[in-house]
Amino acid sequence: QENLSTEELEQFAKELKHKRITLGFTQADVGLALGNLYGKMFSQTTICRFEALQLSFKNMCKLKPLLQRWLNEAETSDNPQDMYKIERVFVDTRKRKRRTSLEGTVRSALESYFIKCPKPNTIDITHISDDLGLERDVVRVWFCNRRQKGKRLALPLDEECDGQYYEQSPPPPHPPAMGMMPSSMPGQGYPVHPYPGGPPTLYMPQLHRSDAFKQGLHPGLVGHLTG
Amino acid sequence: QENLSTEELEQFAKELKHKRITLGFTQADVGLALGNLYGKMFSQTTICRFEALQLSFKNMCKLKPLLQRWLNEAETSDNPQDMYKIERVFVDTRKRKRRTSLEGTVRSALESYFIKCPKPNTIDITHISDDLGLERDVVRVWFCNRRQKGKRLALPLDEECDGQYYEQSPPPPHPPAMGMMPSSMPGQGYPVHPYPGGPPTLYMPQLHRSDAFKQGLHPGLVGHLTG
DNA sequence: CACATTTGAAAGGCAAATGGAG
DNA sequence: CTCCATTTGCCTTTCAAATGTG
Repeated sequence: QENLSTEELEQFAKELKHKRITLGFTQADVGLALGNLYGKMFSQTTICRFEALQLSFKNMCKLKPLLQRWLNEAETSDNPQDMYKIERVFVDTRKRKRRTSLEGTVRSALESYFIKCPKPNTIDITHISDDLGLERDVVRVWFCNRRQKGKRLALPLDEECDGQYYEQSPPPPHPPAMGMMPSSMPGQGYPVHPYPGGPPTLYMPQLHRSDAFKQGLHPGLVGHLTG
Repeated sequence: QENLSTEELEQFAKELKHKRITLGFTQADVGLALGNLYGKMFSQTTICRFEALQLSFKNMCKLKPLLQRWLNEAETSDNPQDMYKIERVFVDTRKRKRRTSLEGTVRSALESYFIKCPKPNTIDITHISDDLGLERDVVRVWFCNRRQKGKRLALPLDEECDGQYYEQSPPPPHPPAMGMMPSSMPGQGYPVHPYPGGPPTLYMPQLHRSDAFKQGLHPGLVGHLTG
């Protein structure tokens, strides 16, 4: 959306967290408020990630303006309590479908269908969804995701180097598969400016290095700030 | 509150989870609904624990009636969506104080005060709370909890046997310090009826045995059902 | 559809709040 | 108020559901 630097993001994330806490809001409150105010709701998880710089750079940039707006509003409001009693507007401001949670039993059922046929056609899917009492689309997507997962599990055939060999240096093996940096950077995935003064004191969670790409995915912003 | 058996609780927890999911509610929804309907709100976490039988027996019994009521209501409601748009009634139905979250900086400040004086008197507390911009009571309670924590850490002076020695059998050392069973039971903390038919199939999360009492506390219901 | 990415429900860690006894 | 046991929730993390792109 905008053109932000890593520092700006860090800075803002910190500010957001500080003011949020000072004003007495929880991450969940904020996520909800975004929905009530601007029609795009977020879960507490997402707010948490934003504050911890665990989103992709692009994603961070996208969310910042919204949060900025909320922050302004919250700060200037005479009576911050106002923002509490906002009601949940599920009506139609909800854009994203609510994440459906599948029960264990249903999940196993799907799994066994998958074993028999990992790539069911339209008819099959209809059949399955009827059988399990799920929406057709949920089933379709489940199979897509399931196949994706299958691939992910297929690759890591080398399960040895567990904190023994190399700790940090990301060597060529396993091209980290991240392609999200706005400007093309060689080693890392962010517009990394050389830090103008030692490692930023940025509070960083216990980040378990050495198992960087669990799912072969985004390590988030912090991962790149270890120096 | 009532007189329930472990089986009944297991049974109900399972039913609750199943129906909740079928009706399309999240744990958070339920917790919120309890607040809206009966004035006592709960967090997603608590509902989660209930479903997973991770609360103390007494606690489970206390919550069951409420959840039962919610379930009935939710089931019979023609349009379950109704329960979505319930607004957050923070007004005054809120009984429990919102948990305040302390920032890292504030936390360290408190910590250093604690080192200097673990047991500040009324005056001291007022002073500290003014200094940090916190409610007096928050500070008071913090010190109470901090002292409690100190004690907990003081005892475990034997930090060796880590999955090497004995795995299961809870031997006399470290009397588990749980005193919450309604009827006095010898070894365990629940009204354990001999199971009328093999180990109950009860789905159980990956329960990391062998580190039973992290904080020296309630292992929850499931812990007692391993046979 | 495949593949990359965003996003959230549920579960886990730690500790804030509460309640009873002294 | 304190101590201590207990209840309960904020924040975090995991796994995967949903979305976006080609």
